[in-house]
Amino acid sequence: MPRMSDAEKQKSHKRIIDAAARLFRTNGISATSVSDVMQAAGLTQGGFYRHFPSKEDLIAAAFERSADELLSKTQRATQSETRADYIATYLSLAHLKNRGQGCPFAANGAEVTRLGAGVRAEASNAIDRISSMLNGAGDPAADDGVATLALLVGTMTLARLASSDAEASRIIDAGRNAVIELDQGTD
Amino acid sequence: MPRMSDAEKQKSHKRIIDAAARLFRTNGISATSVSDVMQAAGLTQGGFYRHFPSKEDLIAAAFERSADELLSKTQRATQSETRADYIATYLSLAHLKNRGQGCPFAANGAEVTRLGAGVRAEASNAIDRISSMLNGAGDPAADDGVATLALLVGTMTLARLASSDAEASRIIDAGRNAVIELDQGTD
DNA sequence: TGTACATCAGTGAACGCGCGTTCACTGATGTAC
DNA sequence: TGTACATCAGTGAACGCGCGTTCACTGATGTAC
Repeated sequence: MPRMSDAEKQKSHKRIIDAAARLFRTNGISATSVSDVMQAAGLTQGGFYRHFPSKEDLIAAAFERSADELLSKTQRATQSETRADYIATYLSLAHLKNRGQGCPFAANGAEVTRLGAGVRAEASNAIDRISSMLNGAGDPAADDGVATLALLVGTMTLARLASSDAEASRIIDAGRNAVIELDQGTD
Repeated sequence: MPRMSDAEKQKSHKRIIDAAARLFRTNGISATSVSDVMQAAGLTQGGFYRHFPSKEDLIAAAFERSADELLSKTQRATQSETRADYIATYLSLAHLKNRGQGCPFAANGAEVTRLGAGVRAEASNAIDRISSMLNGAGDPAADDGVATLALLVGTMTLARLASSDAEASRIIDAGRNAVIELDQGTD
């Protein structure tokens, strides 16, 4: 049956990254094997190395994909009318449960911290872009976008550690109130 | 040479937990093997199972130990005079670099999220105790202790992703300003 | 208090297993003429 | 446009390796008398 056309290869490549971006966030990076990813992409493990030189390179590509998703969600929230919706969507039980499509910082932040410079640079860049978008609701001179992002990421991390939905909701609510409070301070 | 006395066993037990608490935070939980921990404790891997039925049980014990450390640091910050010191210590490059003795939520939060109910319950409990200690600097009725903790944890996570000390410092500063802003709001 | 013996903390080798990666192979695709 | 051939995407088995855990063993410790 092989070999596939160039167009098919591109599709496979995308499927591998998409599967990795989802599985890494759902189950963690080191708990997800190359074989897991390839199976989810509908391929066999042996073919992986026609696409990436190593698992580390896949991690970088998958994190970039996840960060790009978050970035485009954040971009829509740059206008103050949609900002509240963005915060409500990030700080929700739906996001808490749907790790696979969720924030890569909350899902893999700590793990990425220990990886090579390539992945770290990717993450660092994403932080810059996202936090500048989140900068002060009505005050673009303020530099509290990173703090808002930090509050979001920390809140989701703690809420996911809660042992019940009720407790998680309480943490999420406290986070939302704090975001509002920060926004008011910079207006 | 074996067997050791009961007193010696207790010392070994403590050394194992201490080594695990440090290594898990430094290198991550799944990246740290039982063998790594036992070696750091000055023992051989075979003896591990005289102390814990499985690695998962060690994880719970080590997380509890780490959380207890954070707890006692936080306890000293319940008076408003020492609160600023506490925040400054948490949000510092020293903490950023010294993962091994640092905050277990920032180091292992996301990873613990995916573990069994035992470890999760430990974490959930620690969140409750620490955030009630952090509750409103001068206003114990406010319930923003969790939000403050979330801001600390998120800030440290993002700062550790930064690709330079300068960038990390900028994130840390933004976090500190936001904590101050939250404190003022609840006064 | 002394003696005989069971217990068990710690050792180090071994277990099965899944990991990341490599490899020989297949045959449709891409390309040179 | 058609033909001959090199390329290489994907397969599936295999590689060495380190993992969590088990095990037979040792001999000092704890205990029963």
